[in-house]
Amino acid sequence: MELASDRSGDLKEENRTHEYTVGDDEDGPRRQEIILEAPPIEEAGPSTSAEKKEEVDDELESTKSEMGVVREENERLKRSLQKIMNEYQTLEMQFQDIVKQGTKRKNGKEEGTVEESDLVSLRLGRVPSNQRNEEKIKVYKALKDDEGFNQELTLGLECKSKSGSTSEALPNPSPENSSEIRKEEAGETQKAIRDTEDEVAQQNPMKKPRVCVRARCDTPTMNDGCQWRKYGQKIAKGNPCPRAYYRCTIAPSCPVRKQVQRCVDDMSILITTYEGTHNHTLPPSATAMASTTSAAASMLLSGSSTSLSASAPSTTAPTSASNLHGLNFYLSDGAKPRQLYLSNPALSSSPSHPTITLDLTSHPASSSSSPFVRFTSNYNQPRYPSSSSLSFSNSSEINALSWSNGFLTNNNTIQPTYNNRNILGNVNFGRQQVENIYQSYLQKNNSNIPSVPQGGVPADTISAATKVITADPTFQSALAAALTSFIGGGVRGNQGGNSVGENPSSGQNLKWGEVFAASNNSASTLSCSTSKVNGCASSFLNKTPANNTQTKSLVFLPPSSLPFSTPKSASASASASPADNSDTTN
DNA sequence: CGCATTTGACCGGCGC
DNA sequence: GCGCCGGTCAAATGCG
Repeated sequence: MELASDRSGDLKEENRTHEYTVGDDEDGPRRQEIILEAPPIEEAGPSTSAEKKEEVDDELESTKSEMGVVREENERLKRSLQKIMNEYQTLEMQFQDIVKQGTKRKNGKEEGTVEESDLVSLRLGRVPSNQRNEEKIKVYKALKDDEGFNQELTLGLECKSKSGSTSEALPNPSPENSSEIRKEEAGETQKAIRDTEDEVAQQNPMKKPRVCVRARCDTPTMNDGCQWRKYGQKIAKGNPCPRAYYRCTIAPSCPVRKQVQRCVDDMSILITTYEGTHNHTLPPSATAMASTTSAAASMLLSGSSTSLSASAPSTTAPTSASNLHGLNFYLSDGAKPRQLYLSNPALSSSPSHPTITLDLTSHPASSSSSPFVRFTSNYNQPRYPSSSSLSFSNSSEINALSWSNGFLTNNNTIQPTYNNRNILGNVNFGRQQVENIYQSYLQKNNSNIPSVPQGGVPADTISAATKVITADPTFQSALAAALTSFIGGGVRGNQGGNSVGENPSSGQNLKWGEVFAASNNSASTLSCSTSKVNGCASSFLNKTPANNTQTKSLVFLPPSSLPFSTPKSASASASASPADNSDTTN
């Protein structure tokens, strides 16, 4: 571990953000950056060098003690993550079993039934299976009530229509699932899914939906955990920046493709558009992103115009840039929050390509409010007029959340219901709420956790938020996958191949992106690792003024076993050269 | 030498 | 039918 020790020269900065670069194990160039806020250093006026030295010493002492606490906390988090991983795998098995059983049942039944496959992206769920099945049944009934809804969703991005392909839909779930059988049938189930998707894709003239991810990134591509091979490049009309075409190379026959293009309005924004469904097992580091896009596509196919935004206040905003799988995730940005919306018609407005956009940039017009993670969809189905949003904003109250038909709604907003094809209701997460969830977890697990400033949201609010997050499969998939994509970890370079088979329980090898929520019911863990692998995070850091004040609340914890080092400044992490980009797509 | 990238050619969809 | 444009192919090129 290497602590910043060159602070004396900067003591006059009114406030200071301490940056620590977390080195990694020997087998990879993985680096994580931690931004730990230090207590604001008061402008003491003219002071002697001795006084300055004392201040430095005191600060170092406190920092060291903080690091010890951080290390302890990391141990706890690792245990939690391991637990979550186990639950995740169990749930995945359950889902596969459900698919399997439904497939068998479907073969003997007539066409025309609405399939349970509308409930997708269950991979990251941690709702007890019984509860989840009940919710599924609720939604299933709601779907049956809605005559117009014919689309089917899968874990992929395939756009499926009932007509002509009904028999290929994913199956109904069965509440009675045997975990023993699941393991045996898992492989067969996945194969069945793939076959189904292929057939549907051939039969359905509707083009595959796309998921567009906008993120601030200096590097040519985002590191999403997959392996990509570039097969073409074009200058698209209306954008001087060339558009690159990639296809997945993890499996030779994988149909998944992605387009990468710089935003014409802001060259620092990288627009990555995913299309297709992986027909192979994904590396752990890629599952988060795949789940994100799947969930987004699911929402898209559900017909909802969905907006997921994560915003935070600027007044006390710490700079919390997290880069996982190459994505920047700005939980907050105290200085110059920006949000850019769809600006590239070529990428987003193809009528035959329904596209949903995950906007991970911050909004320029949002004044002092904050950056966003935003879902927008151009796939407007008149039959499903709806506009739902999931925003992480500072001002909103999470305790206004309630459930309607098993889906999340917000009492403060127009109630979107599932009958309106809204999978996501309007949910507003204040950044402070998120912080407090984390704080709550810390306090429950360690009373000695250093004080993290918080807004004072009641614990039951946090609990309610947690329940909300964990209750809805689609929501939690979209949210959790997105968050894990950005918070967690495939921070190692060349993740696509190297990370396969790593032991997730291993502290240093743990992929932070694989697990998001804590396993302990209402006690949520929201730990964020401000990681940097390629230039994406650095781009954020570069763009973020160094004098973010009162950095607080969201403390990004790396695995405790990881050594800390102190980058000189953003320049240490601002290597935007392709050589520093560990993205396998390059 | 093998693999990935580059880049011009080609193809198909769409609008006029 | 023609041209435009997005997307893909494949030979050429570069790199380790």
